[in-house]
Amino acid sequence: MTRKSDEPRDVIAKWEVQLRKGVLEFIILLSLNEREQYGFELISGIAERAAINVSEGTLYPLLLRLQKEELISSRLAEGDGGAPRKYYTLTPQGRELLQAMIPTWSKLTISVDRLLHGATV
Amino acid sequence: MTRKSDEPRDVIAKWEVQLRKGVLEFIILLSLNEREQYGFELISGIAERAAINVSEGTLYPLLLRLQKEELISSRLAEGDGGAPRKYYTLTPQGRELLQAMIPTWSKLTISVDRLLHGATV
DNA sequence: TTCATAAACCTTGCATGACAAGAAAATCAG
DNA sequence: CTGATTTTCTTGTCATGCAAGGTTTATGAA
Repeated sequence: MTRKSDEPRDVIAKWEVQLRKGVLEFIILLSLNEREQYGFELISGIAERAAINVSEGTLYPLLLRLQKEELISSRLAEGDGGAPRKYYTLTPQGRELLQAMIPTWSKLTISVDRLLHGATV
Repeated sequence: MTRKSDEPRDVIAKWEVQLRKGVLEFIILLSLNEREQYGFELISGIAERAAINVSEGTLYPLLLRLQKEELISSRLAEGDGGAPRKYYTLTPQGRELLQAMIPTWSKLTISVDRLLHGATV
């Protein structure tokens, strides 16, 4: 009853979820562009290098979708005392899409940063 | 039958729609932080200054939502030979949220740009 | 063998926001 | 009254992130 559902923390958290839409796909393609990687490796690598936490419930459906769209492909390999790993790489089409995404991303961030000037931190 | 639904243009366009989620809310708050504005004014201002096209079907539901969350408030004024205008301003809570959004946005773009280094254009 | 643990991957269902398409309200000119 | 212009609003569809829970494989202990 006295529960407020709109505390600032929640509002920002919800917004962050929305912000990540689309961005995560870009991040995965960028990561795979560097080298072949398997799921868990992607998660930990991105957490370390970009300080972005991607949950498994987000990553695996995303990887399946990208594979269905033939932007990435996979091969199986042994795991380290566990289930087998699925290594993913970019396909030529994936590489092509990534190259098209980069200017789109740049334009968007440049535009926002233009509006951002003047809004004091 | 011979129709390909996955031409690169469509793929990028779909991705762009996803990318805008959350970003548009940020952009609107940034714009209203500068000065009071009405809907059409926001659309044309953002198109001019940020080269981002916000459609009416996107803007008005967004404004209504922000008002319901008490992040912005509105007042009616006469239109220029047309329907009355609804001028929006940030509430104190809106200002507060915006200040919290700025570092979140910066961290995200910095992270992505870190991954972006090495991916040739 | 059975159990526990760890590594790795997958599935379901919900919440949410962007947007196309179209409608509606208000004003003015003819 | 009709049509044009300005401005706002509504409905329905689609795609994505993610919490929560489940499955598979291997290994080592009891």
